[in-house]
Amino acid sequence: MADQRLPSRQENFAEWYNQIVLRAELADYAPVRGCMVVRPYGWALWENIQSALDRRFKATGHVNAAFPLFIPMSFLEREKAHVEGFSPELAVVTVGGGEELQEPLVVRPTSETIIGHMYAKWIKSYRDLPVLINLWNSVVRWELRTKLFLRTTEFYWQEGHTAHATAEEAEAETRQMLDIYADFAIKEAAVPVVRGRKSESERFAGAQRSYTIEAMMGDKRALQAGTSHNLGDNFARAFEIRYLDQENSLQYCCTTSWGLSTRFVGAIIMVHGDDKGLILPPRLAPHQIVIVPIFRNETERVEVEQALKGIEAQMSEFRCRVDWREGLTPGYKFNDWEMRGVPLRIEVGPKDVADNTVALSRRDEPGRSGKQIVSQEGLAKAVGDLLDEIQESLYQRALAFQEANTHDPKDYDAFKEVVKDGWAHSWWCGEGECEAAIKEDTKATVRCIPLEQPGGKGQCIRCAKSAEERAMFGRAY
RNA sequence: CGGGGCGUGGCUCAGUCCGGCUAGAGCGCACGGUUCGGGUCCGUGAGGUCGGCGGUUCAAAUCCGCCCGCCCCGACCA
Repeated sequence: MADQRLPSRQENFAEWYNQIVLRAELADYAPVRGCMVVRPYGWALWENIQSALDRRFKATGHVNAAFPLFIPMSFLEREKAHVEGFSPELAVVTVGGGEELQEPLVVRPTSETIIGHMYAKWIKSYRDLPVLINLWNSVVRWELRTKLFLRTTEFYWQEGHTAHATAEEAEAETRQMLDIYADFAIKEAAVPVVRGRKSESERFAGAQRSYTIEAMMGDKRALQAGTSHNLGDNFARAFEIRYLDQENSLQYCCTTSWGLSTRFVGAIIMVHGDDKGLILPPRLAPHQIVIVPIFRNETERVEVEQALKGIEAQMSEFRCRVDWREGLTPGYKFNDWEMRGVPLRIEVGPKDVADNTVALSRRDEPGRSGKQIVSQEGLAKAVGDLLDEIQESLYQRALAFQEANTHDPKDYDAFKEVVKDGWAHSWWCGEGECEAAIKEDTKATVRCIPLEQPGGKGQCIRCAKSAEERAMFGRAY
């Protein structure tokens, strides 16, 4: 039926995205402007993202803690660039318990300042370092234009905050966390990313250096999918985070912060989804497998149910559910679960009961070519292999897409064409003036200066001045 | 905040220009039956302060005024 179909990605990518989020029941609009409710299916996906990241954080020595939602306004004001960057988007509480507050409280837009305050209290000696804390929480930024998952007034994320003795250690931590994000994106989410440094204008408010992983969405726009900041001693000086070194002399710490948010859910949707709906990477999918039983009458139903006992037992190592919903045809269920992005479907009907088989349908390859009949014997192995194959193929497909749409334009005219519908990987002089002019001309921005550089020198794509680095340009979310 | 559009059952909308019986349809939902290997079909039913307030009128979803809210497009951003 026509109105059950999603708009195609081609005709209206933005609407396709909205519809998927709502219909797959990932999230819904909240009664508060710009806020969303993350529904159980969406939250299950986020929980899988959380555990994949949390594992990596713990493995590198980080520990979790909780910090308050409210931050004294004066804290924000202690780091100049920080307050300038965030003041336009702060939510501020001025009344508590019916009384005007002596000092307004800011609902945290991020926790660097209150972390700084506490670290100053806790860190006295080089023996206290490094401090490696991560927070799983939500933050509030009063955004003007919001979009489910990609930019909401309140969003869920993790923010890591570390303090180190030396600038070198802080830089190493910043880079390590960037690599962890990239590893997570590639291995778990099957999302190819470009690791790079942010330009000065896109740097985090108060950071010395910001790094990012940038991913290309299905409409060829770029999305900052995770960031890692080397804060240098900016916050250490603002909050007096100091320690005595081995020589008994007082030193400022160097701090870092790094974050990845529910925005990443949006990245997964926009990188992998197709015109039938979501496609979730097996390693993060809330349901890796859905089983659809097929029968025409009570006798067949009982037979299928019986066969499913053995099949389900084999599926115990996977996140698997059986769709016993009544009154819906198998065809309806196929479409429904495809829309929800379940990577693998198992169909079990009378023919399978008779032949001791099942039908396997992979989500990333719809139609007959993605469907195969296999024996119930050794099904777990077959399914496990297939899920691995889907995971890999999703990554390869997305990588090929990103590469096919990343160009090396010969001159500025070609550059302007290219960034209308893709990325340009071009020499850049590094001047903010040039960056602003490019944005003015094309709406494209410097997404990052990739860590992997070709070496040598070139000429800036716009001003032709000598350039030492190549940057990635594109239109961004 | 500037420009454009829209508020009518849960959703998408018709009706509004040109006021007039009990406010409609499709989808969804509930119940019964029928179907079931790619979005079944039939029947029955529940569900609406027509965004709000005020005005004009014998009579307002419809005309007038004010207000509220939402969406899209532009300046900030994980």
